Formats: sequence, structure tokens, C-alpha cells
Amino acid sequence: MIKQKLNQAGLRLTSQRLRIAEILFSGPPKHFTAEHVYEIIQKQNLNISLATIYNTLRDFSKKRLINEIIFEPGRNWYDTRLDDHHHFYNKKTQKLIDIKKSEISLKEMPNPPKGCKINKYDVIIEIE
Amino acid sequence: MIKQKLNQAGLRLTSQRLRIAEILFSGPPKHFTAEHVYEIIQKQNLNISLATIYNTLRDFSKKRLINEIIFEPGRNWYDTRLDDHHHFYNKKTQKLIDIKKSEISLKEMPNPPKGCKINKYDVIIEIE
DNA sequence: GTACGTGCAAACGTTTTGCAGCGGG
DNA sequence: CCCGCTGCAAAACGTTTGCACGTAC
Repeated sequence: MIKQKLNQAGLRLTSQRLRIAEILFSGPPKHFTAEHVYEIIQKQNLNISLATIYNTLRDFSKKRLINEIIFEPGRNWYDTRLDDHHHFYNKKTQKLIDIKKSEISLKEMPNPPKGCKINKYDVIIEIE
Repeated sequence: MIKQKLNQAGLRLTSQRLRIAEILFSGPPKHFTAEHVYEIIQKQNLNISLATIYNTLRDFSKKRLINEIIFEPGRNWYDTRLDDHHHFYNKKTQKLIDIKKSEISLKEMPNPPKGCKINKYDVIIEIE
């Protein structure tokens, strides 16, 4: 349940967050930017300010409800999938395509510099 | 030779480009942003506008003289290394560390969607 | 009641662009 | 001589922030 998700993450159940979460977590996994979410909200004749959407997505991402993907300069993308997987990125169409974990993985993970631990790793394969 | 490099890429040999290329390609491989290059230019008491540096780095990158690396939202990094290698990214110190190709590679490259070819792939391992 | 969230507009940092003038080929 | 490059300032872009108000808990 969405309310549980937000609660567990320590986020207050405001109507804006609930609405945004509903958009993100209903239906199949999605790749999206703040602007995409904003457009959907507009089409539903709802009124949530763009700033709130930016803040909400950042909060969700910090609390690991969604995943930030960086592959394009100057724009933040997010992914509702949290499991270990990677992406094709089509620069022309600006579309992301998931790559299942089983289809790809590193031969071996290199040792991080001492004192550091590995947070996560992303593989972006640029196609055209 | 630097002049040959630019010529082969079809770029005119202007003094600004030569100066920037000299900074990039002298010494060891480097990770840098436009702002970094600008600071170096300033310290040398030269005067190349920031816009020109942005444009030049973009041109160099398009012509594959340098490599664009995307790992941080809202800032473009470049790398003078063109060979197949990947990066540790320390979010706290904002430093990039090279990972030799021999230390890392994919088990197998997944098939791109039909009609598409693979341009390049980047592995970013975020550490802290 | 209080700390946190929201909306708005304004600020921010990075990058791009329009345009007049310069200079390489 | 022409087209591409430069410098400057201004615009553009995505994102964040300051502040007054509202609301969850």
C-alpha cells in the first residue's frame, strides 16, 4: 500500500505526495522526469506546483522509494524499479530501455579505493 | 601533434582551440569540466571566454577528441582518455577515479533493440 | 501546537545562443 | 573573400530555495 510505503519512509501523508505516488506506483515500472509527472498532473486537472514535484521526487529518491538515473546532462531521470538492472539509452529518441540483470553483469567488481565502499553501480549503454 | 589532431577532426586552428588543446593533451590524462579549464586559462593570464570554452569542449567531444562522462546532474565532465575504461565516482569528494579495462568488463554485451547499434557503454560505480 | 510540507516567485549554476566583428583557409 | 570561430551579454534550461501560509500528526 502506498500509505504504508510513505509512512515507512518517514514521509508525511500529504495529498500531493499521495497523488504523485499513485501516479508512479500504479501500472508498470516507469522511467520519468519531474516534468513528465507534472504533465500527467496537469492532464488530470490537478494542481501541484512544479517545485513540489521536484522536491517530492528528490525526497522519494533519498528514501529509496525510487531510483535516480543519471545519463543525460542537465536532467534528472527516475526509475520506479529498484532492483539491480541497467539501461540502454537511445540518444535520439531520448528513451531508456531496461536491461534485465540476467542479461548483463560485470565479470568482477573491482576493489574500491581503501576506506570506500561501493554504493551502487550503473551501466548505461548508449545506442542509436 | 595537436595541430594534426584538430585538422583531422576538421576543426580550424584558432589560437583559442590550440591553447585549450594544449592544456588538455599535455601531461597525464585528466578529468575536467569547462569551469576547470577556464580557471587554468585565467591563471595563465590568458583571456578566453567561458562560452568559447564550452563550445570548444563540446566540439572536441563531438569530434571524439575527448570523451563526455555523465555521472553528476547539472554538470558536464570530460575525460582525455578515449580508450575503453570506466569510473569510480566519489559523491562526497566529487572525484572520479579511473578503472582499467582489465579490471572490469561485462560478462556479455546484451543485444541492442533491433535497428540500433551500440555507440558506447559507461560503467559508473558510486562509492563513498 | 509544532514541525514539516506546499506554492509561488525569484535565485541558482550550468550551458547555449544571437549577433557583430575577426581571422583562418 | 568567405565561412567558421570568438567574445560578450543575454537567454535558456532544469533545479533549488526563501518565505508566508497551510496541514498532518
